[in-house]
Amino acid sequence: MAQPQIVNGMDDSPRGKLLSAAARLFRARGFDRTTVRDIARETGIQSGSLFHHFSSKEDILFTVMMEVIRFNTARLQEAVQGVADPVAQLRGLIRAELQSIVGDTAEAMTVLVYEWRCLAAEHQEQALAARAVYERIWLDTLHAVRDAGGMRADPVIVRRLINGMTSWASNWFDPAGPLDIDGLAEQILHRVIGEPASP
Amino acid sequence: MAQPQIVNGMDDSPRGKLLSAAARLFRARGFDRTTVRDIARETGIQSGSLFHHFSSKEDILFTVMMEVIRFNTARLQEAVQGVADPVAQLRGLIRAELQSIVGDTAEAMTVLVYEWRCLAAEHQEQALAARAVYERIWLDTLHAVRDAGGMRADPVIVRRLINGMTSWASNWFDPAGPLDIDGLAEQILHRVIGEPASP
DNA sequence: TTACAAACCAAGCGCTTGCTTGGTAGCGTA
DNA sequence: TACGCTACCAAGCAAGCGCTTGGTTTGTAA
Repeated sequence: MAQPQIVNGMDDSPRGKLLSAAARLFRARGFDRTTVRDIARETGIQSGSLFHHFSSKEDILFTVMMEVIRFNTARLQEAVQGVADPVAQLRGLIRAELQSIVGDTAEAMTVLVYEWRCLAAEHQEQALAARAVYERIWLDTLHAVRDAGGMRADPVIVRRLINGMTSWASNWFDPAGPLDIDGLAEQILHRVIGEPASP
Repeated sequence: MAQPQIVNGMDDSPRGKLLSAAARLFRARGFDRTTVRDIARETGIQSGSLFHHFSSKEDILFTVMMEVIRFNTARLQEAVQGVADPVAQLRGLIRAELQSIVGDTAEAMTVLVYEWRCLAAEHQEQALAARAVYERIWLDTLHAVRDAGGMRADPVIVRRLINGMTSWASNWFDPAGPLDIDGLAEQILHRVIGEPASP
């Protein structure tokens, strides 16, 4: 009954399958409503065997979050590398973040956003530090866009507004719908640099 | 130890105090991590006494959510009533929604956004129906803005993007910071109708 | 003063939870 | 063959959970 698809940037080791199943369940039911017995059943092992791989249920959550942060930070970096035009950089960042949130790492990313407070305090600190690297990339590009005259608003505020638009997409965006990820990215880009002149 | 401030549009009856305390706890710890004993302690009663007022813990959550939806739908309606200019209407809506999310009903609104899946299926339906009335107001105004030439994008998409920007504000906006609610509202408005010409 | 309902208390039941424990199967190496 | 390591199972414990129960206090009105 359990056919654990491997996604979210995890490998196909027992540990990786376990993380992938956990991410899916955490997203669908939430961390607290997912039991270790659920995760075990989905992975095809006994619940006690989980603790051979992880020290606690919370440790599983923490690992899922750290993996997805690192994976998507790398993706963000790739999106700006070698791109000179600030606006093109920004378009790349928006696409990359949307890909994270509604694309291939959707499960783990949603967990990252919604189950934050289920992390132990010390783990929150570690995740926050990893998150800071991610945000640095965004702010550098947004400053470049403003310096080039592409927008006039405060980059910090704009980043927060973009973050809201992309995160919220997990609640409504349908990849099978009429609007694809690039189309949505363009819509969000227009909220930042304005709409192009009429056709 | 327990001094239950009354907020979120609840009255000061035992029932209202209970709802207000529950909203605060649900926001701070999440629904699943809040025990009926926590709510009882905060309200100043025994945990069993909760069930004199509500049939279940989930019933408390549902009541909190329905109250805040109705309260803020009324606020939204007031914001557009008697206002002719579509852009002025839109500004009023953005301000009203921000007031809901980071202002006086912040606790209950955050719960509405983040604890949705903790509702029983039948209660989700009811809340969804109430939510539809709320969204109707937004879409009417956004269509008016577009018809008046204030923007060119699809009102449905724009509403979703605005919803993301306002909801996400609960994660970072500080009322004591340099930016006040009206200032943030103006920033969001500019994401929709563009920035005004340079000074 | 009596009557009655709403509001509450004290105790605890039954169940689920995360996690532990002691033991075993399979496999590569010497 | 013997060793040792990783991965796993079967069973169950202690704690915490939502909720129930039977009885008591409190406020209000005739």
